[in-house]
Amino acid sequence: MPVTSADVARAAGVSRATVSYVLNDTPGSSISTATKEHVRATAARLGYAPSAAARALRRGRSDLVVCVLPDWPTGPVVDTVLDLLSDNLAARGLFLLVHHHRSTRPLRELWKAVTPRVVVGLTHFPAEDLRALRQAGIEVVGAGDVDDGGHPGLDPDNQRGLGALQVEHLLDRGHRRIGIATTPEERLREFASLRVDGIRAACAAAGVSEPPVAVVDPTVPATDLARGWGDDGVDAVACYNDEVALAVLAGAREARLDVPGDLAVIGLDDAPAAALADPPLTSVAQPSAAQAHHLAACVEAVLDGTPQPDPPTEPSRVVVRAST
Amino acid sequence: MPVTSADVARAAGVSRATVSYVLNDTPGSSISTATKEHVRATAARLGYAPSAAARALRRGRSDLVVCVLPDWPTGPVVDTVLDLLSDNLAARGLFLLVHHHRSTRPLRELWKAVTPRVVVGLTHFPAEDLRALRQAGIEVVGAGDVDDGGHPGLDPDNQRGLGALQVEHLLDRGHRRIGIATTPEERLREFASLRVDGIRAACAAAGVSEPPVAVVDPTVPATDLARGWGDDGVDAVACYNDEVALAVLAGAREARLDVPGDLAVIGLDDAPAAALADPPLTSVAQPSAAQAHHLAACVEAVLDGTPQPDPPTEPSRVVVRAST
DNA sequence: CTGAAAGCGCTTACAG
DNA sequence: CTGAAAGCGCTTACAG
Repeated sequence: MPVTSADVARAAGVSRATVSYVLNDTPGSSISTATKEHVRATAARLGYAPSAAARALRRGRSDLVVCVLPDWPTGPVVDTVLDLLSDNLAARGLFLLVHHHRSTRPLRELWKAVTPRVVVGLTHFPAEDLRALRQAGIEVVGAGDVDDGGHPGLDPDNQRGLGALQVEHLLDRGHRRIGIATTPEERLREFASLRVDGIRAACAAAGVSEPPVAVVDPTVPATDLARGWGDDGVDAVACYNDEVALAVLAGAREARLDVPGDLAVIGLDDAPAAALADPPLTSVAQPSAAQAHHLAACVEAVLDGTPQPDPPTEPSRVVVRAST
Repeated sequence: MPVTSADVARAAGVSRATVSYVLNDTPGSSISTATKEHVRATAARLGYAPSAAARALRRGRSDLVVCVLPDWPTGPVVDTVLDLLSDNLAARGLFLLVHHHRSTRPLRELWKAVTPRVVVGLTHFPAEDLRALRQAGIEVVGAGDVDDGGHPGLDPDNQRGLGALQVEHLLDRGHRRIGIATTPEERLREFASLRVDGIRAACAAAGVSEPPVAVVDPTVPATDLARGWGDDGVDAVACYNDEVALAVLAGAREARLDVPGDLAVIGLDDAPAAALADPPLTSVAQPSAAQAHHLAACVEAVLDGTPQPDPPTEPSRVVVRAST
């Protein structure tokens, strides 16, 4: 049976109010040091832990911020965001809890189990859920469309732009026959198809031939594929991300293709492994630090009731290395 | 002002009890379909969201499981564990929330903000905290010493064994002058020093010379270091993890050292990138799937009140590739 | 089939 | 300086 504050009060021979005052260090209440000591000692002896539910109910708000992440595997960018956010919130006495949302269960169920002060969404919420949350007094940050303060990482235009950036660089380098290496990861399909769209559109705009799309397993060298590209005259590959690019690089190596001579390769994410690849991998870097700061600033603004800050304008950029 | 169930009841012209029965689909209560419809519609119209705090307080338990992760960067192993756990819990109507714990704030504060049904710890908790949690009726899994159901990943002997495994393989390959490449990451210091200990002990036991320790920044090629090892006659390097090993590999490449001819390199984690490296990286794989299943089973056992299952016996093993 | 009432554990004005 | 009391929003036995 859990110990309640009433148990502590009884054991210490004081009232529940006193227990509450002491344990919360309520300012303004002048309770003798001896009593404070005694109450604290009693609480510790009984192993008293306050009921978070009762606290939250009584105070009308919780000290929790829940961040909802999508089902798909997240990388270093998201980690950066969470770290920063967590530190910011800690300074205000709030705790960050992360939920990896699987779409099999409606998010609505989650709010029956926890009522956070703010919800940070790194995934789209159904409009109905958004409305219900805000109705319930829970602030939502980053989960809507971009024009509703949504996270730029979710913006379709932004995703397409990433692919376009890859093509732009390859065209600069003189390549005219571009291939696409996408991910087999089902959960990334939406992103993947947006990026592919961006690549195709950029190719069409430049008047180069429609790029063939290949699915690359990022755990094994894409040797056959690399050979195939060589045979088809494809001399440059735009990859969904750096993991896929690494597999293409390994495949080219096994197929004895020269990179970038026979096949240029460009990744996306600028992961640490990109700089260490053989040859070092050209990649597209997103302004993740700026995005992290912006999200943290959005949460701060919501907590303070001040207007939402403008999104960062820093663009994504190509980090040129030896693979192109 | 948040909408309460009383508001819904008033608007729908029924009692709060009826609202509760309808919205929770309480079995056994036979309420007319028309009434049900009406209540649901009213709740939706008002944007009603139940108070998680009140629910939890009244029912005496929450539907939350909190997993506390350490401050240090976690890799694919932990991701696997969380995915599996999340699915298991969802099947029981529970939600998994993850907290990346920064040691700057005592964990005790967290339990004031949320009272989960079970706490899963992937980091050590102070004994006092453990006691308080259990006292408060919160089950704790995996956060204690190994003999108290702690996670094997935290076991010092296990960590030392990982280093020993690396040495064993390098000795097998005929190397007698072994170097150590460790991580600069401050938060991994505890693990790093355990693994270094394991490597040293194994070298001493085999009668080979004490291995020199170098700190390797995993974001840039460790070129100078690779040259230095060559000069010192070190012909094999045991690395803290695959990230570090990739930097060593890149350094050897820049220094024009042949791997494994001039320098053999062994990593740890068997990350996807290991198989794609040039040359493919020999690494140590931990039985992460087995560990994930075990942790999930421990949580299940706690929820069911059945005895804790035996830990998996599957050992870590060396995955041999071309770098050694 | 529906309503009035108790009570979960806490905090906090208020009276002493 | 301390205690009695109200009330946060919900669920659930119980009476009608």
